[in-house]
Amino acid sequence: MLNKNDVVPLYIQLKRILRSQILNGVFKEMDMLPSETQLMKKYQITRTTIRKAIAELNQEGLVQQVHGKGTFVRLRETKDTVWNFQGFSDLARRQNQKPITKVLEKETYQTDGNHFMKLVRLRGLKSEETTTWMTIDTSHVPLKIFPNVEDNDFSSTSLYKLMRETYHIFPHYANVNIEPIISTPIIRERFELPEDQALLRSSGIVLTESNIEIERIEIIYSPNFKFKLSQYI
Amino acid sequence: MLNKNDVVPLYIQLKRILRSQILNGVFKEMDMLPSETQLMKKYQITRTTIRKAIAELNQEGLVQQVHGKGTFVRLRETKDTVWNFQGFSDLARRQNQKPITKVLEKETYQTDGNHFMKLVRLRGLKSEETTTWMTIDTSHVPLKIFPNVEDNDFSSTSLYKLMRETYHIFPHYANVNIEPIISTPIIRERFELPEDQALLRSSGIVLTESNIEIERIEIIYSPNFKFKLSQYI
DNA sequence: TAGTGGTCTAGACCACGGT
DNA sequence: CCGTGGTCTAGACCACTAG
Repeated sequence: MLNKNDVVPLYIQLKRILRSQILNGVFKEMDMLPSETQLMKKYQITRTTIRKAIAELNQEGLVQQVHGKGTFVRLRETKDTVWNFQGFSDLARRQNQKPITKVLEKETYQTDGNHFMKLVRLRGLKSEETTTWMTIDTSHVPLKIFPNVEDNDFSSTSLYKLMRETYHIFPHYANVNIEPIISTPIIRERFELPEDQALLRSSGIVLTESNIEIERIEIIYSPNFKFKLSQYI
Repeated sequence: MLNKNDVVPLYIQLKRILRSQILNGVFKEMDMLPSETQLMKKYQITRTTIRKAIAELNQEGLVQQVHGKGTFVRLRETKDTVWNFQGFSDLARRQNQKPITKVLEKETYQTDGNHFMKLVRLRGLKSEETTTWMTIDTSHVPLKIFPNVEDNDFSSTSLYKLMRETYHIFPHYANVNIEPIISTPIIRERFELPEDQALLRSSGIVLTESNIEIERIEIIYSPNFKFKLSQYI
């Protein structure tokens, strides 16, 4: 339910509720969300506020509004529109494939008096008998914000899930640079590439809703990753 | 002024007015737009409608709303956040550099009974004595929608400006795939690259606000291009 | 304190989709 | 026809910024 006295605006509270219901499967792919009228009654707020929440979910690509019909979950659309920092596990689940993670490095270090965990993971999708490697992720997370995070087994635990559920910190926004690179021997070996080829690398930071920096990240994408991008002109 | 009987919603009419005023320099970089209250009086519409227009300009990256201060033009921010289909000339102007275009190919052809113009351009920025090549653009535009477009001299005329001003058709949305490639001898020669290296290539379609396909495009980006991307998680 | 944008209410009328 | 989302009005109160 919503708290009208909370400092968090109602439409953001509602957005979080709906988003988590979608990600947790309360509403599934292609399901219709409750209509705006129904949500008005349920949460006792006006349609304007409802529509603001839904408009942002739409913008984030989680739902699709269709005039005259309703508002529908669309996990499908996002599945190949992936500069995905959505969390790899979420992504995999949407494709009905099992995420698989190999931890290549995990260590803590100190710089300028601040402690960090460095985590390098090889990530892929497993379906039946083939494993497709997709990315090599390198994360740096501040221990000040996530104390003892290094004690987790990241081959079975999602970093973003941990952030949300254990630390109640919500990754919200990513700001990254994109560049093409040519694979190195190490990358070739990890991705099992037959020959050197061009790949994409992104690097940047992940922020919370209040612009707190919670992660520095580098992702190298395998050629198995397909990128789609839509942009307003 | 706005036409309340037009089928085009008021907030879209207003958005177009403000956008063209920004692009045409009526409001310059860092200028403050008229406040929402002033716009209410000027256009005789309610603040909700104003805010919807401005919110979309914000989303498109053209303005920045600052609580307690005002709404400001921010051409600067977008200047390196470029998967820019914004039109190369617009982009160059924002960087206070001169766009320079070399037409490499221009021809019309027919396929499935439809006529198209194919246009290949090498594009760059000229500042003082150096020219920096940025992209190789290949465009396919339907002559059915843009009759006689092939008669233009594209070394001095912007394609998008032509679409807008001569044909009154507004590019609005781009849907593209991104992939890394390794340069070919032809590309190396055109970009004057000392050696083969990884580059980015995007290809896709450009649509109007009513989802009419007006262009198929391929862009190869030189290493001089820097990409920044922001995304909600 | 005055002016700005941010949130929210309580309505209204419309256009679209399916029955 | 009814239910859906799309647009718009006319207010209200709040939080932030700056003089």
